[in-house]
Amino acid sequence: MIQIEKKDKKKSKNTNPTIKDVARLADVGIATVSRVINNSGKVSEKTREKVLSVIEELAYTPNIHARTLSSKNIESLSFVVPDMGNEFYSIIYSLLEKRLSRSNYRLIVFPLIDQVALQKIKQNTDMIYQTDGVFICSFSISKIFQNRTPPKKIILIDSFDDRFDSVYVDNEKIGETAAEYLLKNSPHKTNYYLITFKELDNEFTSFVFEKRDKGFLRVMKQHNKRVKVVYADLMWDGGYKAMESLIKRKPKNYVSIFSTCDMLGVGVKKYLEEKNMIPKKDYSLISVDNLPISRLFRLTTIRQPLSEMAEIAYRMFISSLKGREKVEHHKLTCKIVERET
Amino acid sequence: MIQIEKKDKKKSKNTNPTIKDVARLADVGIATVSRVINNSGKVSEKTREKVLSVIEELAYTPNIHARTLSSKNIESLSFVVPDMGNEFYSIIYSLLEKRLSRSNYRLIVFPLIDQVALQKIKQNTDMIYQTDGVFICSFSISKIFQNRTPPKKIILIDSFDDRFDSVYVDNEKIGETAAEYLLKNSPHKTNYYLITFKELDNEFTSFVFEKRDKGFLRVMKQHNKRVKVVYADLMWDGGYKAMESLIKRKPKNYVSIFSTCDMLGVGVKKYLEEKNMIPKKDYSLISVDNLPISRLFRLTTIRQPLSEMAEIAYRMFISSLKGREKVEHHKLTCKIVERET
DNA sequence: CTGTTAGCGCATTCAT
DNA sequence: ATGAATGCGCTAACAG
Repeated sequence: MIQIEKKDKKKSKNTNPTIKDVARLADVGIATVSRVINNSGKVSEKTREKVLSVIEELAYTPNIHARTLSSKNIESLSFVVPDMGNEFYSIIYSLLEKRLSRSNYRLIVFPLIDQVALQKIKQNTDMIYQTDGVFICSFSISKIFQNRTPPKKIILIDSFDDRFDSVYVDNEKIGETAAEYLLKNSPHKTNYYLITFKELDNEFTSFVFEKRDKGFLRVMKQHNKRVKVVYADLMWDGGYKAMESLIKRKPKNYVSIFSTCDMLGVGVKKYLEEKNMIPKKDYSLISVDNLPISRLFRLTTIRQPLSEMAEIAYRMFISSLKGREKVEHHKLTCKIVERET
Repeated sequence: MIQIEKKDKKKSKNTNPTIKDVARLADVGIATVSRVINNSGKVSEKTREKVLSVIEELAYTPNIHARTLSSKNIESLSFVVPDMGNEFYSIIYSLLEKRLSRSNYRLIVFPLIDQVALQKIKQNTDMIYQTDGVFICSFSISKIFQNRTPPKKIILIDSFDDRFDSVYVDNEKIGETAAEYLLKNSPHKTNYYLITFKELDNEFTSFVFEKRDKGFLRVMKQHNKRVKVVYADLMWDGGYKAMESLIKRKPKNYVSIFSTCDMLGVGVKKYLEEKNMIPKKDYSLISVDNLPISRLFRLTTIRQPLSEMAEIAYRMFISSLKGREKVEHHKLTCKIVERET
């Protein structure tokens, strides 16, 4: 009875073949199979082939969990990111992934799009705690791991924290640069606009936009310029709608606009073009990012060095693997890419 | 001596705390700790608190691999995709992820950007074989898993194969629809252009573009219209450059263009606008996808029902979990979203 | 309620 | 060159 029950259980479970099954059918020990799989140790050509053929026949695939449990060799990394739909992040991701793939690491994406996603990470049972390292994009890290001890290797991309490796840009400086650019290119009678994005003040806040705003407004204030601030949705038509609410027809004054990212800048320029306004004659516009699309639009923009950021993040991870203890911080400078606007 | 060595080993390994450590410090059995972690079984409030405090103190996080090994409960899914940088895919991803997150599944992204990535998957040791199911976007599946038996649950998104659940659109039909739209809106003297993307004929080929081309060209041929075909890069300025090579200044004839995706369509329209050509007066343009950006550009486009696709993919996965055996195929219809062009 | 124990699938000595 | 045995960290009976 007991035996039958056991058998039934096994059958019904429809379990995958294991190393044992392979060993049995190949008439060898499991150690030998293991050697074949890992190309380690000495195995005679004959047995190797026999084992391989059984593996093929059974469509056997080694259980990765058993494997890492046994060897402590995980080789996976986490990539925590606000929104993969944003080209900014998907580009960084691709760059990092390409770099890592050669080193046999898996980059697992953890998109923190909502509270549910955040809650998952906060449960210490989450997969993120089992990876060899975590790249965090844009987020203020303390919010994510709060009082909980975070995973071992943490590398911050596009944000800063004393305690962890980081590569980032000076967002306040970006705001200042934008202000100076506009000031330089604007006549006396100019309407200044800041089109930006307001993050909800919650655990997700990255302060990236806030800092750009701050730097920009500070310089403008120093020059006694009044700025009208409009908060837009972070979508392709966000900038368009913002401008729509601001300008109904071509105004008398010159218009100077700082849109805090390309995604907004595209819409802004589109709207102004529709109002027959000519860049540098009727308006100036500067945005931030230098995403591929900004080239198509001939947007003047402040370049975020994405490939450098990815490269440095990668290097910090590798050097940390090799035993580096001291925390590294890389503050990258951003230059203006001047185009049509 | 031996003991010392062992200790050293342990220390130097800097291993994470295990359930045993927690149990020892909390002065309970490991089963109790397990119960606390999983909120299962009965544990007295006193011991629960004690255990939790030790967990906190040790910053203990359960080893997910041991866990799944022991419980056979993996709860992760794969998402195989050509390029997360393409909004088309990142949107599907987000939709799917949002849907799944409520069911406690992790969606792991496997971007097949190059041969290296493909090789990884072909090694049967890859993580992808350990997930509960695989969503595959756009790829011709036989190329990926070739003769190897693929993982259990496979769900095809935006591609079709007899053997697996699939949700897709009829891309030849899309081409036909585009042709009919242009034919309807074009005067007798019209230059027809097809701006499309040529996939390398390798294991990655999805045939999506090829099919759209085919459907389009067939109908055009039926109507005895000659079409000039241009292959563009799949980038934001791809369509722009293609048009640049085609038209130097505003031509005498009416121009009708089918660009096989929005990413190309945006550039096409941008170029025509710069040449002062007026939509529906000087040219017609239809593309495919209906990505968010196509709205900003008032592109007439053939809508791909992304949310439906994600939803159906999700449902197919769930029903398959619940024991459905029969393969399902969902062919979705695509309607024209007529805007400015 | 709680502790003990038997695997989960595999890598890895250690014998042979 | 190869097989048997041990343990990785955990869950799930089982026995108190």
